[in-house]
Amino acid sequence: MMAEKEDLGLSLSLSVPQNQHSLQFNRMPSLVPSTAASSLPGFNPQKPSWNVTFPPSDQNSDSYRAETRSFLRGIDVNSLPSTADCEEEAGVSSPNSTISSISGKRSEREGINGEEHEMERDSSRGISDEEDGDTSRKKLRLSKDQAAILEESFKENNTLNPKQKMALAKQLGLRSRQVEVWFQNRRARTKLKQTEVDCEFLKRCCENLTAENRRLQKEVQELRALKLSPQFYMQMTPPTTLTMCPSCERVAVPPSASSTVDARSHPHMGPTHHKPIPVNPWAPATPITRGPAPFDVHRPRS
DNA sequence: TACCGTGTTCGTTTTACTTCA
DNA sequence: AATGAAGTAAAACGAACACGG
Repeated sequence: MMAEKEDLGLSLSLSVPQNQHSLQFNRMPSLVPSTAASSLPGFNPQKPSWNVTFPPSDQNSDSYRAETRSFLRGIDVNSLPSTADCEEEAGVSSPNSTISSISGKRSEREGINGEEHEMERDSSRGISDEEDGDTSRKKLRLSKDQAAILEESFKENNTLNPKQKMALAKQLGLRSRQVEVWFQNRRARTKLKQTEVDCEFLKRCCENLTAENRRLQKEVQELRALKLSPQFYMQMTPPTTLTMCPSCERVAVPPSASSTVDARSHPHMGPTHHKPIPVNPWAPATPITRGPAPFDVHRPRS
């Protein structure tokens, strides 16, 4: 299964720094995928860790192969126009939209105002199916360079203000609407991937908790069995808060309990030593790693 | 009004499979 | 029987759109 996922180029490996493998599940109440992820070290919901990146120049990627194929055919439908052409063509017809999809329904809002919108409408309308006699609507595919630049831009900011949008559109020889749409789709893809990662993460948590639950139930059974022994019963101490030494990770209990570490005599738990931390029941039995999620979504096939 | 998130559409590309020489 | 080219259906991808908030 993981192998399959890795074939996607999407790494669902979940890694946290070694020293933080005890996850902060104290915050579990809001246990939804994105929240779970946001509770992880290094996860910032405001500036999300979009280290999920589409490797634009991945030579194994579909787009690369497509490009190569296209190039070999001698037809690069997405080739950038010369800079001189750019400005004109961006209005009348972007280099891509010369063969671009012409949806008759294209947004009214583009036709509402402004020169740019007017030009966009023209370019959008382009050559209608009736006009060019070509019944198949062509769709553009951004060139590798265009995608790379957009990716770079997305890494810096996953949203664009109008100025940035216009500048980027000009730079790429695209319509600003195209840039806008690309960013929208890119955000959606990122979110989708993040959700998948979160799901995988929670799935592992669930597995760990199930295992832990089984282990504890078994322990309870064993303790119940021991309870039958009067000797054990006499030595029993009332339940108390367990603490764990962060250094040696041993459980320390009050002095009356003999079978574990005495908190007072424990070398790490003296007054000069750091405070013990409570045992975290949510911590997985095995460390959960949550690594960067390389964001090549492609090829869910093995 | 502009923008964004989300769901959807649909053209293009890739992949797996079959057929045939 | 093995091999490679050609054809094809299905899946996947991604640009673009619609719509509600």
